[in-house]
Order: sequence, then C-alpha cells, then structure tokens
Amino acid sequence: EKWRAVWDELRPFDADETDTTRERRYALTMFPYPSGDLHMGHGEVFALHDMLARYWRLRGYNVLNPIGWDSFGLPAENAAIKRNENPATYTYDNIETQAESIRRYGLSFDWSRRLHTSDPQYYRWTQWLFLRFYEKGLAYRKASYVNWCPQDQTVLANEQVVQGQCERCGAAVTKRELTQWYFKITDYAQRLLDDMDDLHGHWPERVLSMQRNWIGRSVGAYVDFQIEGHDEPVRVFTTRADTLYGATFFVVAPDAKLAAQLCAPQQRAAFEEYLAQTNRATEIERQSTDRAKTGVWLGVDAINPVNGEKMPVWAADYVLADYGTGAVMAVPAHDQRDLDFARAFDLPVHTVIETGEPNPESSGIATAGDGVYVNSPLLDGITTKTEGIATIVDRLTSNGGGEGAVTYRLRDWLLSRQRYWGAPIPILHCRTCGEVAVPDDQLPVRLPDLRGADLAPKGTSPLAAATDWTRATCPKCGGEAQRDTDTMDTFVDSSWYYLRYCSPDYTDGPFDPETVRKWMPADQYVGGVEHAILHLLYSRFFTKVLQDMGMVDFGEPFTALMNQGQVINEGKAMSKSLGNGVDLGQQIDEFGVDAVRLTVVFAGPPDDDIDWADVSPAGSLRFLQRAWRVAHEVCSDVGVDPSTGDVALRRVTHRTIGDCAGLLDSQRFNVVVARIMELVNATRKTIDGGPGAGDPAVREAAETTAILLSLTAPYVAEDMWAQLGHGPSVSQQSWPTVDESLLVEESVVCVVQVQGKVRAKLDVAPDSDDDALEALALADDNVQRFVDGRPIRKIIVRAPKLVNIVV
RNA sequence: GCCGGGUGGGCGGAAUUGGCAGACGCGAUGGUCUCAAACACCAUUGUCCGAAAGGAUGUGCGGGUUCAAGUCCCGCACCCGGCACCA
Repeated sequence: EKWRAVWDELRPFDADETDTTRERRYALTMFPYPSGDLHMGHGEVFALHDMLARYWRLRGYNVLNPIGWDSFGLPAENAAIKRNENPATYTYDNIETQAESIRRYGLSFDWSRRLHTSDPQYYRWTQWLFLRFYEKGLAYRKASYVNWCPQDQTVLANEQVVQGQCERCGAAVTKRELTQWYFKITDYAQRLLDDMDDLHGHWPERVLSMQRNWIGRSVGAYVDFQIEGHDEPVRVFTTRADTLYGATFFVVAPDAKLAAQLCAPQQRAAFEEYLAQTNRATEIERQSTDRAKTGVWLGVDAINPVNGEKMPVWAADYVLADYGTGAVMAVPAHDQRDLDFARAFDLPVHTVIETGEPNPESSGIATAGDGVYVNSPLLDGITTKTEGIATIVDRLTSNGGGEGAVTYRLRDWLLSRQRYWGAPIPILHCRTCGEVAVPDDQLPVRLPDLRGADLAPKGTSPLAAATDWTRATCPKCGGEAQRDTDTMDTFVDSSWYYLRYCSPDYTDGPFDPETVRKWMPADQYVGGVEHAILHLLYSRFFTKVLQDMGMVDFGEPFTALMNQGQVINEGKAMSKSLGNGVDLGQQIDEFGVDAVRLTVVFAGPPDDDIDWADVSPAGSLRFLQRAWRVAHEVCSDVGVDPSTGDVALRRVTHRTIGDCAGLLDSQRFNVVVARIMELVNATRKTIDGGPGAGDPAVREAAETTAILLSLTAPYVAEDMWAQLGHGPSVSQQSWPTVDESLLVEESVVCVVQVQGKVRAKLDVAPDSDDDALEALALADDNVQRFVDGRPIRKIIVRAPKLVNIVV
C-alpha cells in the first residue's frame, strides 16, 4: 500500500505535454462503463494494456495513457427508477468505486486527464459535434420502422434486442414506424471498407471480417421494370442480372411504400391484412430462415424488359424494405428463396442456365453455378456468370433500362433514444421555423433534474414530461419552440472520447487540434471484441467525418487494435444464474494484486479466453515470492561491476532482456512471463549451486527481474527494487541495455541425424565449419551404429546446428 | 449458405527462415521437513516396449513436396466466432 502513495507523489505515469524530444506513444484502453465495481474482464484488459504502456515508458517513449468513464446509459436509469433518485447518483458513486479499484490494481494511468461522458463539460461537445454533423446533412430525421417493445412501450436499440426479445422484460420485439434521428454512416460505407487496407496486419482479422460482413458490400445492377398502370418504372437490385430471362414474377416488401402504391384496388383489402400480419410478426419469426414463404398478389403485372413477358407482382415479407430498393425480380430457377416462393404459390419456373445439375423445378433446389445459357438470346454462347452479368449490364446501361450498382447492408445509424440519461439532442422544434439548431453559445443543453418514477418509460422520452424544460425560445423568430426530447445513443459519446483525452480541459472546441496532432492516432487500442462492430465502426466513421471537416488530419483513429479474450470459468461464461462467477476483488484479497495480474497475463496469448479453472493465481504468487526472496538474498553492494560476475548467469540475463523486448513488441506477454521465470530459476541455481548470492551477476539478474516484473507486478517490483538498495521508483527506470558480447555462445549443441532421426548431440564451437562438423558426426559411435556400414549418399550440414546423414 | 479463426501431454500453452516437438507453468506421483496435516523445498512426469542402456511412436484425418514438415502444397473431418430470406 505504501507504493500507492509513492506513485501519487512521483506521478511517473503522466504524459509530458511539453517534452519535444522523445517519441510519443498513445496507449488507449476502452473506457469502462460504471456499473458496479470492476470485474474479472476489467482485470484482464487492464493488466494487458498496462504491460504495454509500462513497457513503452521503460523504452523511453513519452506515453499518453488516459482513463475515463463512459458514464451515460440505461443501467443507471433503471437503477434510478428503482431507488427513486437521479441517475447521476448511481453513476458517480460507481465511478468512485471503480476509480479506487483501478488505483489499487496498480495501473499506470495518467489521472490528470480523467473524463466522464456524462459531465456537462463533456456532453457540451458531444452536442456541438452533433450540430456540425447536422449542418453537413449527416444528421437527419426520418420516419421508419424501428424496434418496439409492446410491454415497455418504448423504442429499443438494436443492441437492446437479444434474440428477438426485449433485454429488459423479455417481451417479443415488434416493429413500429417512428420518426427518429440518424447519422448518415452509409455515405461512408465504401471508405470504411477501403481504409481497412491500412488496418490489415494491425487489427485482428476477425474484427476486420466482422466489419466487412456488417458493411456488406454487394456488387450487382439495378434493372427497371414497367408495371401495368404505372408511369414510372420500378427499379430492383440484383446480383444476377444474367438470369433476367428467367425472371417469372416480381416481389416487393410489404412494408415498403412501393407495395401500397402498386397494389390494385381489388387486392387492397388482402394487402392491408398481409401488411398488418407482417408488422405483428416478431423479430424472432422474421429472422427464422426455414420459415414457410408467405405473400399476397397485388393484382398487377410487371413486364420483363428483355422478353416482354408478364410477371405477376407480389408482396412478400422475405423481401426487405430497407435493402436495395425494397423490390426484387424473382428468378426461381436460380435463386433458392424465389424457388421456395414459386413452389408455395405455384408460379412458373424457367431455367435459363444449364449447369448439369437436376432441373430446379422438379428437384426444388435452385442452381447458382456457371453453365450454358438457354432461352437467353443476348447470352448465346456464354458459359460463365461473370461474362453473362457483364453482357446484360452493358445492354441495360446502353438502352437506359438499368445500370451497374453497388449496395451495402449497412444502415444509417439510429442515434436517438427515448431515454433520460444521455446527451440531449440540441435541436428545437419551432411552430413557424420548424427544426432549428440550438446555437453553439447556448450549449450545453443540460439535463433537467428528474428522478425515480419520472424516468419510467411511457412510450415517449422521459424528457417530454419535463414541460418546463422542453419549453424554449426559437433563436430564429423568437417565438415559442419545443426542445427535442430525445437523447443520443451512448455510442455517440464514445465515438470521440479518445480525442478529448488529448486536451480534456479545452474550452474552445471538443479538442485542441494541436494536441490531437501530437498524440493521435492512438498507437494501440486494447479492448473487448464485443465492440468489433458498433463502437469501432462508429469511431472510424466519426474520424472520417472530422477529417472531411478539416478538424483532424488522419482518417483512422486506432493504428493497432488488440482484443483480449474473455475470462470464463469451468468452460462457461460467468453468470449469476450458473453461480460460477469469480470476483476480482476477492481474488485480489486472497492472492494480491500482483499475483492476479501475473496470472491473467501468463495464462495464454492475450486474445485467448482464460478459463479461471485452468489457471493458478497461487502458482503466480509462489513465483513472485521466489523472485522476491532472490532480491532479499543479494548481498553485493549497489553499483558493483557486473562484468566480474558469473558469465553463465549473465548470458541468461542478457538473452532474457533481448528476447523480452522482441516478445513485448509483438505482444506475446505470456511468453515474456515465462522468460522472467526462467531468469529467476537460473538466478536461484546460481545462488545455490556455486557462485552464491554475493556474485555481481546475481545482483544484475535480480535488478533485471525487478524491472521486467514492474510491467505486470508493480508492488513486488518496487519492493525488490528498494530491497536492492535503490530509491523509487522502478517504473522510472529505463529498459536495460543488452551486452551483445554476452549473446555469443561459446559452444552450441549440434544435432546429428541419420535419415532425419536424431542420433547424437555434439557440443561444438559456434564457428565450426561444415567439414569439421561432418567429420565429428561420422566419428560418433551411435551415428556409426545407425549408418551400419551402408553407403552414404549425401550429408547435409547446416553449421553449426545440424548434420543430417542420408544413406 | 458465405466470411474469419482454430485442432498439439491429464490441463493452460512454448517452438526465427522448414532443422532436437512439448519451453514456462498448472496438476499428478515419489521424496525431504513434521507427531500428523497444510505450506515450502527436491526429483520424476507425451505414449508404448524395456530392470536399465536404449529403441519405437507421436502435433485432427488422408495424400504430396523435401535430406528433413507442428510449420509448405492438395483434399477431408470436426470445433469456435461473425453475417444471414441482403436478392
């Protein structure tokens, strides 16, 4: 405990804003959400992150390693309703608890930059950024279908829908049309995709793959269809324009505006009923892929542009309103979904590609591969999809019936929440002027003080109930206006916090461009893979928008990303219902901070899950005690010349230093710990087995151990450092210098193989030449035994490590 | 279905460019200490044969390249993760 006071006094971990000589590094870890105290997951991510930050500091970098809290959000609101208080009470109490735990955990954060997204001086700038997006047309309001919980009477964010159910009450979620705020992230879909090239090799492949899937780029074509009785053609998106001759019907999403427009009067009633049925359908039902096809005929026909055939127009919920154009041409022979639908409603199936597989109409299996086009006059003689598609698209483009197109699965970011505990959207609704932005000099739009039952969900935002608060004056006309009562998704807060860390007290903007230029982009971001899509994609989007506004001069916020694994127990995620939870605080009480930190780092590669049943904090503690004892046994004087010490141990020490540097650079922290253990074992042997505790090499090894251990076991490391006669703090030391001459071995083991099997091991000089090794190998008894007089065909020598004799 | 990652002792995991598979640790077994237990320390620990020396075998399965393959190539199986009625 005394070391905490020392660290607070010396502040060895604050970034130096004035220093211009040292290279800068920005070590960033995902800031915690303040629900309760820290858990094992925090224990892991912080231990890994801190190891890197401390390593960089030892290597002489000027390191920025900030901490803050993502302190807006739903749990605080729920707790406040239950306890009849304001969410701020719960939030800031938890932050204090977590801050205390983080200090106890010995993490090397720069506390002077601490921020909370729920502070008005922070969310003022979240609102300011929203307004800049709004000015650029990147924040807009539209009506659309959103997740709706019929039980709680509230809108749910996608992330609050768990397997089609409301995460709070478990009710089946349905869709409802509402007017909501969106960020136009779809404008950036292609750039978000393209710029991933720069992240390749620095971000986990898994995350890049998830983002790629989520963005969901699809290359195809738009094709225009004339519909009977309608002047305007209707456009569909398809990736298989080459199958156009096989299109036999036409399908629109029932919840797309288009469906209602196309519907003929005599089918109106049937359609209305089907639409109602679709909207009642829950997410679980709609998402199930093996569900029977449903739909209703709209009473009109579309005309196939290439062969003039009539295609009946249907509404069916297997077509999605918000992807492509909300309408498709159905080619049952070559698309499984269309075939399922055709078979359910007895619609014609026209095969236009002979692939050699069974006829789809009779087999029920659509064919999707290459083949010979039939009944497709424009595609005669073509045998590949690629060529077929190109030919049709060319044709459509030249006669104005369509064009090549790219669509994305990515949707615009629905950012408004009908919630209290978030940043209010700084917009006014004026009776005469309409939507009006709150002027910058009136920011922040502060939250009114609501508590308890005022916050309970009632279908609209709790802010709407605060009538004094909603009443405002229109800055344009001076008339009466209403405040927008929605708050922003907390992912908006966390999309720019890493920029604020560079200048947390800046008052002229969200961040000081000068400091951002110095520190950003972050060199290493560490956090959970659960944020692979939302947070990381949103942050990348924000950065690109700010780049376009000229506020930052880079397009990617995080140069490198590391995802730590999960901490699980007995093969399963920890949960209250399983009763298999492991409490971080209890583990620390039992084994100490250092042993717990060492355990999570040593357990395996950072991105692997840690099963707490498989690891041994007791073993870690044992090792730390062994290391500590070594320091206590050292009896040579401080500053003694190590070059007079035992050479064998010195070799181990210097090889360890060299290897650990490389291992830390490639973030192989578990191997670093293994190497430190080997060093301690070697030191122990030197003390017990000859040279003794007074040997200068033992002191050198012990001091090296203390410095290396400071990366992950700061308390023991400080103890050892003090015991070895040095003043605090070991964390202010620099990385030990490797004596290269000690890395040269005086003898190496040469493996001798006969037919690729090891038959002898020889101690040889490292500079032995091929001929000498060959002669030595052949002279070996065991080698001779296995050669057994047979003629030698070939001898491969890789001096000085290997000889292989082929007979 | 598409995309990404994986498969190695009883367990977690090490193995530059292809060159001694199993570093380091956990657990287990035996021993020292103790009246005893726990702790600590020492030794052994992939499997099979052997008293031992030593030998055989071994990195999911089947092939291939090579003097030499956990590593490279082809095919397959299984596991984990993501997306998914996305046209």
